[in-house]
Amino acid sequence: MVAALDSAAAGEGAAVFKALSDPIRLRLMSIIASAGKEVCVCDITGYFDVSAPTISHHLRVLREAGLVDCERRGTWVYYWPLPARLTWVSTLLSVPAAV
Amino acid sequence: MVAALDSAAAGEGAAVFKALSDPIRLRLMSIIASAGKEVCVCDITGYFDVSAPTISHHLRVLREAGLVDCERRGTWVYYWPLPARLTWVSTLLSVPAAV
DNA sequence: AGTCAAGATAGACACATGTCGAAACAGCAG
DNA sequence: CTGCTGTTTCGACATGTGTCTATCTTGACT
Repeated sequence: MVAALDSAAAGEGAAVFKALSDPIRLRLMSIIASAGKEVCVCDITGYFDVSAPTISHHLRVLREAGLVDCERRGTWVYYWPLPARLTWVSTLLSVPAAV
Repeated sequence: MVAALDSAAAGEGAAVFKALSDPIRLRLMSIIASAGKEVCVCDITGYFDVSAPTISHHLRVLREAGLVDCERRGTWVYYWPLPARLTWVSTLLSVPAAV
């Protein structure tokens, strides 16, 4: 946050923050990002008390925000993080040292 | 994002991200955080194409998220950032080096 | 082909959110 | 005290979001 954002950056940044603004999505993102490898949806579902379609919906939101990507291999679908997006949005939060 | 979040941290983090998930609020936060000093609401309003009550509403959301604080001095109200909250939420985004 | 399971999609519903205009409130100036 | 300006609060409205059930798609296995 070294300088005031222009509208375009604000819109894109807000979209990413919106993707992270739900507790379930934030936990999903945390699980996928901290795994250090791709994660199978079948291993994720058990952590949550919502239906499988709801998890699928949240994963889609994360994917459309550019935070994760996925691939189907056989019966299962695997998700992995896209760290560049995380680090980029993180720069929006950096506070100037003390100007 | 060094380890999977527990539900409580996810809820609190999601609340902060929700506060930042609107383009106007993200720009407001950027303006306040990058100013390096307190900012008068009267100087903010001109940057946006929405009504004053809407700006006031968004500032309230940022304040309730713990991202800014404010004080009235005479006629005008001044806002300043609370950087600790920003840095805390930023740690939720840190990706492990490559585990 | 037939069946089964994992996951995604579609449609529907209650609820939350962004926005506005109108009104209330707080200080300053006559 | 009366009015004027800056800011917040209040009600209302349209739109967006999270969740569900039901259905569809994809691939594996017999």
